[in-house]
Amino acid sequence: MPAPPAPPVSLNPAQLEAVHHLSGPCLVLAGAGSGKTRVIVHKIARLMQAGLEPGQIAAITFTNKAAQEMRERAKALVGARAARELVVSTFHSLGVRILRQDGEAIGLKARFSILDSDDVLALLREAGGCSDNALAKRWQWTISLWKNQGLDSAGAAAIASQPEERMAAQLMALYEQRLAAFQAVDFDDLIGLPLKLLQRDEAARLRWQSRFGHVLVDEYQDTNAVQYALLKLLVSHPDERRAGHFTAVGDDDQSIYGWRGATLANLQRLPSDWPRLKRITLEQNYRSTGHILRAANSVIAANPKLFEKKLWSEFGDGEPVRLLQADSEEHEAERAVAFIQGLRSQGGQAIAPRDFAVLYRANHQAKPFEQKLRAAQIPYRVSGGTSYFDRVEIKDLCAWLRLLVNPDDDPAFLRAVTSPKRGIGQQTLAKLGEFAGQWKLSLFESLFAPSLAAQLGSKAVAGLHEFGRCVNDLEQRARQTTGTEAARTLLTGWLTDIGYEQHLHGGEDSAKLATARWGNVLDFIDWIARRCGAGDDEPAATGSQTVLQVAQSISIIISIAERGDEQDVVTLSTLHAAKGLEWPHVFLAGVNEGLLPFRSDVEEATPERVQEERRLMYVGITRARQTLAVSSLRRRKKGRDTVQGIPSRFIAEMKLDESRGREDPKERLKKLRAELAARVAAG
DNA sequence: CATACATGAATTTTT
DNA sequence: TTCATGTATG
Repeated sequence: MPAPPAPPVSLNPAQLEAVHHLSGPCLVLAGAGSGKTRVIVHKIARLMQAGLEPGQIAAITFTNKAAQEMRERAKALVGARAARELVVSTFHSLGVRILRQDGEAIGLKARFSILDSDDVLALLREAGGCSDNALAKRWQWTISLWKNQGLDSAGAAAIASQPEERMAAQLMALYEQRLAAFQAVDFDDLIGLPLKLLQRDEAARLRWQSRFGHVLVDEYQDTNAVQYALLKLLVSHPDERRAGHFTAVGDDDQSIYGWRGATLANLQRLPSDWPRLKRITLEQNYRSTGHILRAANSVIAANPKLFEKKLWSEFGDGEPVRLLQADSEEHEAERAVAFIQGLRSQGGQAIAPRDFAVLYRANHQAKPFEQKLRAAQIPYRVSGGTSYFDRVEIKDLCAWLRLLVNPDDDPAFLRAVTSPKRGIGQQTLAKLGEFAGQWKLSLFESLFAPSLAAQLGSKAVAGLHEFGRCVNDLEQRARQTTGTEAARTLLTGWLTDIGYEQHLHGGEDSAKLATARWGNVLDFIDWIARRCGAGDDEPAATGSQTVLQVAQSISIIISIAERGDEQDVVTLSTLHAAKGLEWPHVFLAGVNEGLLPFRSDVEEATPERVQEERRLMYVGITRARQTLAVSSLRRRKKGRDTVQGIPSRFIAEMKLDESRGREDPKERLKKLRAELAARVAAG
């Protein structure tokens, strides 16, 4: 298939400069909404034009989602074939690649296993002989931070001062031994071990250094010390001319992951580490109106600057930033709903739910917004809350539940009918599909058609009929069953009947993973069962519900979750999870001292902490395209009691009055005159 | 051993 | 207020 023609492109001068600087180290300081992904993707295309093979170009991101998006965008520019060959990956998957290929050099077999954080936690609990989960989590956290700084247990022992830290350092040594014995690595090792490997094994180092003709790094400000070292090693080369071919793209003002080891030192040291470094600043913003950008610039101006940068746009002033105060969390949520409804009712064209986001500092702040949005019947999604439904086992069960509610849900049918396997394969399903299409029936409706049986083998027919009966039977019982206990009995009985547990263990998964999956299944059953009992926390809820009714509401949640971001719903998100996203209308909630900037009762608020919180505020402001509301609480809940709410210092730092004055000097003069006249009259 | 009650603690998150 | 963990009891 021929590659689609590249869309007409026009890059601004700074973007062009970044794209065309091919042969040396390049730092692109990309302000919020300045088109950084465009720059990366265009640079990839330009590098290919200049003769690099796609396989020689590496683009490194932090999340799989970002990697996927980048590959997608590259595809539009360089074609599907080239896009497939590009190395677009996260730091971690690049690390896996290096370790799988060359891990032997540091005593790691090619088929090492990767422990997830639950595994690590269990290991540490066991190694430390402790049942206190919270303590084990603190150990885990401490060890991970050390690893992110490039320390091993010896290094950690040297700097550990508190008793708990010393304990963690001791455990870390034990932990390292266990990992080596298991031929296992943790997530942090996926960066640290490749670094160690490339440092030790000269041949491997040279291979990897020669492998890439150019490395691009997205969200560079989020890199930690180990990632920096790995990157530096990768783009070094004994041959001077082949060294330093990289592009780091980032924004020091959006560095909000210091608490997990990211360090701005990586940005700071880049010019001295690479004297030939080309520095380009992207300041033109293609997202927000003037009022919003001025507020953002004004807030971030209170931070010490690493690099000078000021966002501007050609969009005009737009609407002033709205400041509002609420009496309580609930009141704030009501005002957010009013914000949404108000804009929608006056919006000339229909403004969709997806055009709105409510952003806050901490996850627990979502609750009142969920309640009020639900009450107002506005669909919403809480960011990060859907990953649970991405698990295969949960998807399987959800498919069954969807089928109970709506037997004609063909995608659900296809999933449910093969999980567990019941001797129905591609062939049978293809024939069934064909039959259904022919008679304009759903797959389920076709199940018992006599004329279908004639076209299929007896085993397939038996399997399909059995499946159909099973669904019908379950539907019958689900319709009548209410109450937590009865629901649990029904659902576990059903799982036993269909042999789902054996199905999990019979698959390709390891016994351990299968057990974990089964655990998820039981949790899921529990969750549904509880819902069948007391209803939920909704005051309007009518006591207990039947299993079928609950399945009904689940299928709504699932249908939202499955269609992902494209869903037309209001977004509720933490500021951290909102980075990189944008919405026409943003409601920034709980902008109070103690919340944003966050203030812990135990840890002191160092200037660095406050600066990172300020960047968080900056990220929040710059998510908005047209309308921004900034809300603070007059009274807020803190633990058990309610305390007085103090507006965040960041609100004053937005200097809204001043920008309003700048916007309309005549108006201001008029006011002053009127005031003067009034005084004269009074005096 | 499992369930019920009390007590205490409440950031941000990806791989 | 809610959630999770720990203890006490059946």
